[in-house]
Amino acid sequence: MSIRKGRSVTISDVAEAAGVSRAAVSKVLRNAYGVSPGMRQRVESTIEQLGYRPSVAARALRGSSYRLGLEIPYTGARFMTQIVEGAKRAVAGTPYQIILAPADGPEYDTLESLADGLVDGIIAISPLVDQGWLEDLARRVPVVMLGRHDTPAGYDTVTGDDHAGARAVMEHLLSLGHRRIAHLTEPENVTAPGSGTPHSVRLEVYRACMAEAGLADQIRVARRDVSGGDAVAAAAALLALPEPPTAIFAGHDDMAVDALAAVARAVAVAGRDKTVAVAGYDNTDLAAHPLIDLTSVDQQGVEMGAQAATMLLERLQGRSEPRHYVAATQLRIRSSTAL
Amino acid sequence: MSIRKGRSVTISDVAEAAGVSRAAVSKVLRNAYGVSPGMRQRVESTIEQLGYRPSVAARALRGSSYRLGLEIPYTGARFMTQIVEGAKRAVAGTPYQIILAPADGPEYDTLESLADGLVDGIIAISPLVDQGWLEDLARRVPVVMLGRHDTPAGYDTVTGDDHAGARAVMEHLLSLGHRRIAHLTEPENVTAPGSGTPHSVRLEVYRACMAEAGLADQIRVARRDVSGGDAVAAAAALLALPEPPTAIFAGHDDMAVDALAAVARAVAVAGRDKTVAVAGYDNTDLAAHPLIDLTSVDQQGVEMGAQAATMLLERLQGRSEPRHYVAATQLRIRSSTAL
DNA sequence: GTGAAAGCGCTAACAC
DNA sequence: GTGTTAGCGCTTTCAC
Repeated sequence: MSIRKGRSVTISDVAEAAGVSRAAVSKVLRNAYGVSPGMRQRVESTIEQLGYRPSVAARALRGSSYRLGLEIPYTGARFMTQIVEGAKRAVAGTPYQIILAPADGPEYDTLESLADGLVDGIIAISPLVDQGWLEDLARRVPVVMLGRHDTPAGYDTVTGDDHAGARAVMEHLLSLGHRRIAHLTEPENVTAPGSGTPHSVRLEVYRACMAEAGLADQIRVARRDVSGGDAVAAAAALLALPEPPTAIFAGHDDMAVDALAAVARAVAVAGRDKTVAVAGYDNTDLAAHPLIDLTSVDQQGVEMGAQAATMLLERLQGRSEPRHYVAATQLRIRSSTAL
Repeated sequence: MSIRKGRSVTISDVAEAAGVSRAAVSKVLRNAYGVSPGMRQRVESTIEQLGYRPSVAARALRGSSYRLGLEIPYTGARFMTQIVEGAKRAVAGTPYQIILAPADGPEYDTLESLADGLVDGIIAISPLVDQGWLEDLARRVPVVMLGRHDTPAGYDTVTGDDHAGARAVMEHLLSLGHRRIAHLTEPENVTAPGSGTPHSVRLEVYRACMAEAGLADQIRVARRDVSGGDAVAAAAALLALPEPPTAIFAGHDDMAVDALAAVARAVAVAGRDKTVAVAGYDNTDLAAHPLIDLTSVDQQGVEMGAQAATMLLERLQGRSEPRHYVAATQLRIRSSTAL
């Protein structure tokens, strides 16, 4: 299965053409110390002339690939756009590039395959992997985890303030007079109590707020299908309850948008009034759309992505003490929760 | 499954532990010819035991990285989700993996950086790069281009049938009695006549259909901001014309959704009836949402992504004659164009 | 069927 | 300041 890639120009070609050693070219490439301006000049113009581009594979084998891997569990999740945007912004102007690795199955596999020498560092959104396993991984390659409320020693974390964000949603809904408030969330494997995933925290806060408000008996939790499908059916099931909720707090905007779909369908079919409030999380682009107009929690996804990339760059510079960044949240109230 | 601390285990470690040569391990790894069952067995269990994972960089340097690069111009575009999904599906079960490279600026850079030995092949969505340049690139590494209506010799192409798709939209709108039909499209650099980009074709078809219907004087083309922002302002400008269009044909669903936003805002502000029909292209998930319910052209994005990946795999198997795949389109009529 | 050995393109010590 | 050299981990003839 060997592919003949057209032979490209190597560092030796450049060295020969410029009449210097390969090491000299390498130094120019990396802005390393010990190159005279004259030689730098000569080498650079030779590089330009020959159209030389360093082989990432060869560099990676010896030093760094100048690639940062960003693992994304689900390509379609709108929140990812913010993260990617932030990460791209943070590496702009550095020699590093972001590559995205869509998780095609168990996230362990994706992360390992990233760690197989392809990238210099990893940003990942993997609530499902074990902390110990991650600490091991982090010994091999710098790691920044997004959305994990653990406090590991070996890697950095970037999270939103899920406690505050979820509480803001609940207080908003309660202050509106809602009592039958349901929570629409991810499958159970992502919300195990104490697991420290964002969705487990949001769920816990939901439960706590309901209990505090004396509404423990009104707690209703619906979950989207494990298969990664949409949450419309789960939301529809809520609406079909004998005493349907008057408000749905969805774990993120994508599910909230699905909930709005379920509500709209119920309205169309049953002719019921659109009395169900819906709130989401992440404040994705779509939330501001006038036809959606979704109340949502802004947790500064772009900033989170940028922080994650910046922290990874810091680790590549040598930092080894862990850092844990928590992004502030702000509730954006829109008409989806209007009275 | 276990990751060892510190320096990772290499092929030599495996060879030593299994009491064979490195070459033997390599052969087992690649299912190459000339390994006895006994030895294979022994090597495999050693690999398992040591948690050995081959270095992608080292493999890439000598042979293949088993990574396919998918360049995506804009992470937020909803159509991309379909492409990625299809590509992932096509490589499932092969030793290859998809990595995504978000274009952070000029697409030339992104493509070159992919070609720098990182991946064995490239799938790209880059209407803006020159065909000659691509042919050069394709000499170095197998390339499949999405959404280019050129017929190059050096690389494969996968497109939708933009002629048929755009015509279906226009015929639909015309049959509904619309005469003031506007087209909302990308900035001019993406729609240059004859450039063969999907959006240039859709625009040409729009113009042709209008002319054929005797509506040449009603042609109105609005473009979204070059900076990559949304198309709401462009759509709003259309609606603010003295004689606003009664229908907007948007170049893709993202812009159509923006158009719906502009319409909704106009309705809210001016109290006008919602009389503007909107049609999109790509039939993204959101189009089916009851609150959006957007008429759109299904061009089988998932299938396109899968085809592209499959064709790339074929090239990696040795095919060198170019293939050009055109996906059939189907108009999905929804209430956004209801009378 | 199996192993020794020569690189792939680059970086990093260490000479000069 | 510049060049020489020894690998990084792997694949791949080519002997045995």
